Amino acid sequence: MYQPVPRDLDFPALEQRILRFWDETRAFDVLRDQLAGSEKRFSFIDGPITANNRMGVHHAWGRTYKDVFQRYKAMTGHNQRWQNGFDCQGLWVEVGVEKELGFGSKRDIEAYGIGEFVQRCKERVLKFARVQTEQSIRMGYWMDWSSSYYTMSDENNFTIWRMLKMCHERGWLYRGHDVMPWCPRCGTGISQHEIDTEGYKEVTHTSLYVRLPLLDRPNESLLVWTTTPWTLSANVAAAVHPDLSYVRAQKDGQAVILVEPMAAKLLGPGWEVVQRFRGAELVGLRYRGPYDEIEAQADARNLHRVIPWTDVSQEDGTGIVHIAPGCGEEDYGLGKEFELPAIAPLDELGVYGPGFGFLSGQFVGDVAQQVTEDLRAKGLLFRAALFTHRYPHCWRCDTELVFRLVDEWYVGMDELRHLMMEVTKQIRWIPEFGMDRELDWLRNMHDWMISKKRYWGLALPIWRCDACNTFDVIGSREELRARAVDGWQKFEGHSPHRPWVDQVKIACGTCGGTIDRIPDVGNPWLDAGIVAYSTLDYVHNREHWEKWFPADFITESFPGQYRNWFYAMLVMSTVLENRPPMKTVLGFATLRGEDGRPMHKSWGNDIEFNEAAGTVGADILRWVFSLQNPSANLNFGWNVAHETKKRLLTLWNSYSFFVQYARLEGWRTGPADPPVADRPEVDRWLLAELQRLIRQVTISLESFDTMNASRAIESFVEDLSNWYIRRSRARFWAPGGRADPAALATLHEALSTVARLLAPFMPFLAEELYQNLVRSIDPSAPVSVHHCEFPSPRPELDAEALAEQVAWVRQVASLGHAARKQAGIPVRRPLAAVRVSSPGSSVSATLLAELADELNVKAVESAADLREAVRQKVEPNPKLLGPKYGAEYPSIRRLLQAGEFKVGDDGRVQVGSWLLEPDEAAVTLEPAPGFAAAVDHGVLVVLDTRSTPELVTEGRARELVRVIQDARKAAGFDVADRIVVRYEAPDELGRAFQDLSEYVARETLAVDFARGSLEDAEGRDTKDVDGMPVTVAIRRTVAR
RNA sequence: GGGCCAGUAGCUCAGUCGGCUAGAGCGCAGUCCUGAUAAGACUGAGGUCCCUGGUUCGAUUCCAGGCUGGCCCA
Repeated sequence: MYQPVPRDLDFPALEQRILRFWDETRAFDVLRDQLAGSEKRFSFIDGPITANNRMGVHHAWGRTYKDVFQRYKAMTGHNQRWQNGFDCQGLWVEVGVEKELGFGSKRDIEAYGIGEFVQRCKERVLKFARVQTEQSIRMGYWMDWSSSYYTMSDENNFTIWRMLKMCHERGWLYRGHDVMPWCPRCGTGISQHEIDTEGYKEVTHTSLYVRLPLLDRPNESLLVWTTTPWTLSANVAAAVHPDLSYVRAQKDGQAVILVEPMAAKLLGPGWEVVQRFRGAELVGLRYRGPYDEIEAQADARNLHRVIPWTDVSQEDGTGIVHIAPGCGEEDYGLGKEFELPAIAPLDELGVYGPGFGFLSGQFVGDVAQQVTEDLRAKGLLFRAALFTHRYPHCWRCDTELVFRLVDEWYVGMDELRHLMMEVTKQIRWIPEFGMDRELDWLRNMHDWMISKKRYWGLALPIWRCDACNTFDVIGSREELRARAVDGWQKFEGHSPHRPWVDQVKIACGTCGGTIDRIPDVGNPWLDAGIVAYSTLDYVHNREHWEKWFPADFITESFPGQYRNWFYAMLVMSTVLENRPPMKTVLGFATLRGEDGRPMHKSWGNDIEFNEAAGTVGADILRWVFSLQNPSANLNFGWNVAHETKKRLLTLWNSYSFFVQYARLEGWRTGPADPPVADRPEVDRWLLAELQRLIRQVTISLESFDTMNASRAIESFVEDLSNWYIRRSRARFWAPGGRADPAALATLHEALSTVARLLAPFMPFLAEELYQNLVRSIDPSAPVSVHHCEFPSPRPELDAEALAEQVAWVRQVASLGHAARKQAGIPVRRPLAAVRVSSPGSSVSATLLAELADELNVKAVESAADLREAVRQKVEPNPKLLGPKYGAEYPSIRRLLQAGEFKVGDDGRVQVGSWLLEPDEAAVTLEPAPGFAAAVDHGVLVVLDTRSTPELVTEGRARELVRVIQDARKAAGFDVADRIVVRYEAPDELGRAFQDLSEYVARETLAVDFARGSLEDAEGRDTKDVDGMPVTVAIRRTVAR
């Protein structure tokens, strides 16, 4: 027997119930066992989630796709690995631990001990991996949580070693330099991303206008401007815009050069502009630098010259920019372009190194005033002025950042780029533009910087020899053991992380000297990029790897990933195998708050995963994500969740409707169900629509498209509820008789099929429906809906012609309602006839009866004869007429619109000198003004509004039924209660009620229906019928 | 400056391989129906389908240029 359905749909409660059920039945393990022997495989590789915090709602988006497709593939018999991944290594974890421990700098970490610190990082990762596992289980994500991979694993790290060694063997790995934002207090580089988010603050600096004397023009200087006086000692060049206008100004025999618009503002009285010229004319001029005397300038002091740079501005400064390639990003780029030396003044902690004269040994933040005085003493200072601007700061300790030249390690892209592009083209990208973006990134990608000066991460397997300036790359633990000359014992038994691996020394492959590993750790995208190899045991079990590689499918949020995870996967796989690591990539956009802004706690639009799952339920989240177009940003909030739930209520109500009547009837599905062929048209229609739905959902899921699949399901449920059930209500509820088993069987089939279709999307709701609709009466059915096969269409249930007919009936019904509305005639009042005209309308008598019932009319007739109410109209078919008549077509259309045509008996239309074939022009009718009629797309519906006494009587009886039913409900009677009814009404109404008393009694389950009053009434109501008062009193009979 | 994406109703978004009267949900106004009822249906208001040109008998759709916004790169 089907179990009663709770009236309200409480997802969180339902989900907790289902989670317990899955637990008790070990439902997931059963599924895995069921699939273990299958030859069909679906290989999904999880993009690792950063195990550094709780999951946000945005994580649930990607996890919904991951779970939907894994469940779908399970229901189609595909064996799977069910492996989740955690991303473990990297700066974010370090920062989390530093916050926990109250650290502010690398010095704190070193004092604490790298080994201890790394241990804390591991613990933090494991802690959040546990939290995220719990949260994922809560959202219904089925994974083998005991087999999750961790990117900090030995296997992962050593597989990267192997990959890097291959890069080295091909000569792609090299040491280079880069200038990067640096916090001198923390002693670490800060990424541009960290600066962009919250790094800029307004500060006031001493800015200097400095003369740079030209070597070949005595008494003439370039005038440069800088807001960072500390960089002047590293000056190498001066840049001008070749297309801007510059001037030479003179005073007291001294000349300066600067950009024209600034001359008036900067130069005081007495200065006279003596010459104008384009910046290009300055290019190549040599000058004396402000600190040429210091040792650090040895390589540069003879190279100072003017270079062209189109980014030079004339809005501030002097239009001549001082360039120090060792102290600025753009400067460094220019330095490379013009082959200028880079002078790097600062050490890790922002202190000047040797060779910088009086600056050596001083902290960068303390020198501005001394530099000013020094330049003044040298006669090079033109002016000093305070300058307020936005300047980057360390987001952790607020220290002003400097730019530092550092050694970094790179994978060269010259060769790899082209190989990767070929690999990229072999992958299916969803959305399709993903390939263009990836290719564009690859085209523009410069060499990949893989090093980071931190502690917790992949130990780059590079041992460098200072003596002969070479390096060795180690490809495995075994190789390291073989090459080790010292420290192996200290390392043995530890993971390949700092500080343990740092203690292993090897013999330089070139000079034989004992050398150390470089201290750098790896870029975390190396960790995530290798997983298509490391998790499939590429190194130790090639057969297993071959079985599951490449992945059939991966999915991740795309902003950023074209240059991060997708990119890293491509690099690794191209280096190792020159093959695509996956066949299909589904990228999806960004989750934002309901207001379209990024979710942010302080903006109040932030929703945590636990909060969302606890309030609206995980299935709602999953359905929202399933319905979303993945390439568009998703604005998520409570309103979206509630709207989505409201639509799902339609399904829940339909389900509850079915169970209510099946129980009332004691009905259950079984072999005795009427054959489909014997069921009414509306049943066959619904089942045909169901087959269409199955096809649509299958096609969509096969192409990794949840949006169209879930929309199709919503649309079917809409049809099921608003047409099938609405039209069939009487068959489920036959007062005094039996419900129609065909209707029950049809609705049961539809609902239980929808449950299986929904299973991948909303695993909880689907399970709930399945348990009650299927399992509760069939103990031999699979224990869980997720053990079932995905529905397959049954072609014998297709009924295309019927579908068209029902569509027509629904359209006419809609127009009929519109016409009634327009004429102001309520549906309760029966009418004699509806007259319909439309091309090609031929439907069965039963469907016409349906239509008559829906519109409450006695007959459906053809409108063609209704000359006075309609006019003829001809709709041209542009798809045929356009190509056929070309430029003449507009004239034809104009004549048709003007009504200048003649319809022949053969259906051909004469218009002007043209004769149109029947398929080229549809002859339809349209209503003349003043009739109760509606028209849409060539279908005309006219109501016959003439009344008769019989119709009036029937309408009144129906009104009375309504009044009694309302009273029943208000009194809280059960649907099956039999009742006694007494009514009081004017004679005119009373006659009508008496004439149709049998009908009224049947509809209201009245065993005793008469005029009069009722002493012991349980319910009573007075309403107007046709402007006359009616009072009804009701009471239940004793025998129920 | 380059690449990619988006611009359709008050809001959030579908759609259009070029054709007839461009849709949904929410919101607003109203009516109706109803033992699915704290639902449902219908009607209405609300659109220069971002702009300009081109191709075409016909462009919201294709092409070119532009504008605005977003992501990435420089």
